[in-house]
Amino acid sequence: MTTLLMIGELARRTGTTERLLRYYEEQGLLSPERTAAGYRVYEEADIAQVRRIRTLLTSGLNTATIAQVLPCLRDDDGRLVPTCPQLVGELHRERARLTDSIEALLASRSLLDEVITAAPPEFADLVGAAADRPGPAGRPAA
DNA sequence: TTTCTTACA
DNA sequence: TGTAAGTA
Repeated sequence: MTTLLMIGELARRTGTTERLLRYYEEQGLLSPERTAAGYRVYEEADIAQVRRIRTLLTSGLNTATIAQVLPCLRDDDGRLVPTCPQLVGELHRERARLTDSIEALLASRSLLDEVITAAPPEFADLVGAAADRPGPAGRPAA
């Protein structure tokens, strides 16, 4: 039996919001059927689909990329497995972009570290609320 | 009551 | 993203 669900229920079952689900549709990530009255009708499979979308978004992919990637993924009980040959190449490109971003952020942090380290000692108590301090590991605030 | 679209903060 | 309006 294929259970159908309205947007409100799908939102609850996926821990998202109705707003977000409509946005996913607008971005071509979901394509729910419609009732005569225009209500969106989702299938149970969309629950997993939404989880996949969220996983990919967390991985740093934008919605446009996800829209292309989604039809090429198989769900092996929670594990996403590529089913299209060209997908692996695209993912490598995406990974390279992430690497570039990470390196850019690290460089920015190093620059900030230099400036922070150059601050006079008497400025120390002015940054007591800082959650991170200059240094390789960083240190949580007490 | 729930959902829809559109639009503004 | 949240919210409000006016419906179906």
